[in-house]
Amino acid sequence: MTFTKLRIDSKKLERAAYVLKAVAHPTRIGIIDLLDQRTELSVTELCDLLQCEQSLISHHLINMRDKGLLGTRRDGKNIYYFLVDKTITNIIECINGCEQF
Amino acid sequence: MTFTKLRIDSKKLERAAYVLKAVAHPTRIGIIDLLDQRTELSVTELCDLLQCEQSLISHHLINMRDKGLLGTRRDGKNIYYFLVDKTITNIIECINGCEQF
DNA sequence: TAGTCACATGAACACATGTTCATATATTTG
DNA sequence: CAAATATATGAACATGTGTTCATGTGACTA
Repeated sequence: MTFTKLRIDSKKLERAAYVLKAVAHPTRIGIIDLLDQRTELSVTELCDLLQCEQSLISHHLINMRDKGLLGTRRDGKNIYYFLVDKTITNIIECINGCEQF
Repeated sequence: MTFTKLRIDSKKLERAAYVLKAVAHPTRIGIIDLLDQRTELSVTELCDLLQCEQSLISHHLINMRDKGLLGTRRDGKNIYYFLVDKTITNIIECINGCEQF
């Protein structure tokens, strides 16, 4: 008989769920997909590309930044957002890779 | 100059977010981790392993089943849950793989 | 058939989340 | 300095989510 036990401690469970929640939204996945292609993009660029209101995008961006997914850089009037860790993109590839979805 | 465009259509964005939401919870990640080790487990076994109330686990399981992540099989009084697509586990590995988290 | 075990269900609640709108702040430009 | 541009903020609201509790249902057992 084989023993089965949770291999992930509760801290890691919480953390993983926290990160996944930050990703689990159509607009936010779109942001990640775009930032995966272009190292950095301004808020206006993201608004245009995603056809989305400035305020809404801003809320999403700040949300992702606060959770450690995105970083920012100011250049004049613009603020450029970028992926802190590009490997986050793998998550999206994983899902698109699952045949059933 | 390079063109940047959303590479994922909105249907896929919605779908990806939908699946990620189904995973993005500590208890549900725990369920996936356990089912990755043991092809199938009953509700009671999951309750014991996760130290969680039966009703709560049941809600989570049905939620994941309804979203296509889990399948069920009845054997006498027990109902056994299993992962429909084991590759979903990669998502969790992805996160634990990201250095920053 | 009555009792027990295993699981599902549904109401109710607190709490989190997504969105919109109006407005504030920072930076550049004229 | 005034106006314009780019972005952030915060209130308000609707909606979604996680949890608990009480109870229902199906299957085995004595």
